[in-house]
Amino acid sequence: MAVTIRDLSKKCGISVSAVSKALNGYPDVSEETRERVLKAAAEIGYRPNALARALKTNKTYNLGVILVDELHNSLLHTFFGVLLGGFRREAESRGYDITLINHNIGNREESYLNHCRYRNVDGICLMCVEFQMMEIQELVSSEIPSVAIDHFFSNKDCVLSDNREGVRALMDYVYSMGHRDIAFMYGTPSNVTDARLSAYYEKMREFKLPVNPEHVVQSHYHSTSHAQQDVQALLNTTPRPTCILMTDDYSALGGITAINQAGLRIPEDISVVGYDGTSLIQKIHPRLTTYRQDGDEIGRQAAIRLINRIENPDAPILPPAVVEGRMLIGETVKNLEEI
Amino acid sequence: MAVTIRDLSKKCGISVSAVSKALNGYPDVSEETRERVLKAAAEIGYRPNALARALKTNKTYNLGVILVDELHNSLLHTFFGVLLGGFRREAESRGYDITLINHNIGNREESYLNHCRYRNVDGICLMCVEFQMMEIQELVSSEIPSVAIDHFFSNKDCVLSDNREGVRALMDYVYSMGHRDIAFMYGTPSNVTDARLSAYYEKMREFKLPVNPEHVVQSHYHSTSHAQQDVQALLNTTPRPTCILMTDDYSALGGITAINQAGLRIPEDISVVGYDGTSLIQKIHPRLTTYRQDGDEIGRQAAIRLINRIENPDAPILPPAVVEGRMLIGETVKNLEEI
DNA sequence: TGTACGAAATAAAACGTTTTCGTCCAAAAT
DNA sequence: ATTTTGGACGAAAACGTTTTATTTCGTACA
Repeated sequence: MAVTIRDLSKKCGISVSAVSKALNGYPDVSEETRERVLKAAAEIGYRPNALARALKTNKTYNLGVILVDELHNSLLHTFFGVLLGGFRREAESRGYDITLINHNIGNREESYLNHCRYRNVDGICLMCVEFQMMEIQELVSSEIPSVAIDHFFSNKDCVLSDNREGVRALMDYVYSMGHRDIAFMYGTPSNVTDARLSAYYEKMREFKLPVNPEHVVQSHYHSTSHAQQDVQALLNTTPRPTCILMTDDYSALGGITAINQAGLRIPEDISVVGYDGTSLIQKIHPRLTTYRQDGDEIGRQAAIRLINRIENPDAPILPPAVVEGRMLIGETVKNLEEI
Repeated sequence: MAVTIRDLSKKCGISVSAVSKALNGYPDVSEETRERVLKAAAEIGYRPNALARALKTNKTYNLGVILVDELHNSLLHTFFGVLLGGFRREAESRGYDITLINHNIGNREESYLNHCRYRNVDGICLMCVEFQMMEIQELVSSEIPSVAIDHFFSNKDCVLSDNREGVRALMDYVYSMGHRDIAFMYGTPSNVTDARLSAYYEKMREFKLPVNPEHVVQSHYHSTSHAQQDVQALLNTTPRPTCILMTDDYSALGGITAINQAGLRIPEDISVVGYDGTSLIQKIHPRLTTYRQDGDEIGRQAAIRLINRIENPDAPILPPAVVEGRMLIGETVKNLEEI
């Protein structure tokens, strides 16, 4: 059996409570005994039992992370891996561990909320979820502190990628390269999608360009196959767009495939732009022009916000943290203004 | 405050112990009261407290996963995302949750083992670690059940990708395409590396081909930049190999870059082969010829083994589970035998 | 009629902590 | 000399369960 605080108290010849206080830095214990306890603890290899401690203090130092999508494994997309990495690093440095939350307990189907309550997590990060789901709404409006990534709540902590700015930057660039017929593909409806789509429309208006409804098409995030299909359709419209903004880098690969299959070259015949800027994409040829979201920083900010909320629940809710990204100029956009 | 078993006992007018037994399917409680308890539990929304339960039973239904690499975020490589996905799905279906384990507790640096003890995980999956580290050795030889992925232990549960067979299959294919000067790049020393490297040598001998020492080079896993450098060097050897087997798909991208920079075409001038077959790689052009490891199944098998070990600790240790992969024939290997 | 038995329920200890409150005692203050 | 103070420590309750041992009670059996 593991060595308990009682063993330690015996070894030191003082009461259990004194030991506990010594270990936890309480003031009402002499410096001398504190040192004695610490030394003895190291000697016999005492480790506090997190379970017992949590039971008593109502604090587990455990953070739940919810990560789902249709495929039930969002980690296939490196972007979420990066997100989780940043979140985790920050959380760990603050003494929190991470538990992956799903919706069953034992083998019974259960809500995320119930699962979180069951596991007594101190807080939850909604990293990749469909925010319109009832289950998620229930979770968000529960008593458990939570932070949302890439979804705006007016009364909740959240951190957003600067989607509007990302699309603006891409549009500016593409426009500056002489493109005027710019197609836009957007993902399933969400906050993110809304922000990006409206930024597209704004920019088109700013540039005084007409929007061809056929060139604004709904597709899917992170699906090469859907993207491939949708780009195929797009290529058959007349006039054909000179440039396509894809929902993300992953989808862009599908688009590129469709374009190649149609016998067109990138960027000579048609230009392509991605979104996300995950590292892998930067290694392929032709290097994709895209907007790099700083997933690591987003994850980190989420952890900071969540832990702050946990540690002082009554702090005023700050406006969403907006994490900037940056343009990555690759080789997939042709300069139409070249002589 | 959450509703406890005591509230439930009051509501039903029976003792706490009777309620506990009713809930946990003990035989010495009448069917009638059991139903009454269950109904009341649903009514007042009773959820057992996992902490209290675990404290008493010494079982947390929590599995630790260790995932590290030099970059401190192995999730950047989708392969590990896939692994984790498979592991997680199986674990969850059996009632276990997953906690990510690192090596600090609070903000003190600690060993993995101590962290696992502190969190009272029921078992550990070593998913991505350097097995020669003292810390890992300590963990593996501790009292906590564990399973290793892609590392062979004679006296421990482990699941292996069929690395030997993977390299064999690739070699057979490449040989059948007429390649005779086949370079091999291998990653940092490990079980996996050993298996692959020896399979390479075996095949070379089987084919009665001389091994050019300059063409067998140590590189790194999952590092495009290292791969790029190392391939650069490889291209300067004379004679130049006609085909290069890379450590993994990710590295292959680095290799491809180096080759392109050298002004060579793939596969016309030189052929390239990867390893892993993660989905993303399949979407790029030219489609990489590679060996697909079934990461999802590997993860799943790991969970199965681990949980079996946890649930009956004295079961004999089975030989390693070896998970087969399959060839993915792409467009990066030229057929030298074409007329 | 007395005993034995089994089913159903309960009491209580335990798991390993934290924390409130109380006690003790020496030193300082009156 | 008495009271006050405060520093150092201890006793014990509590957190929400599980589980062992015990009690209760009705029924079957000798």
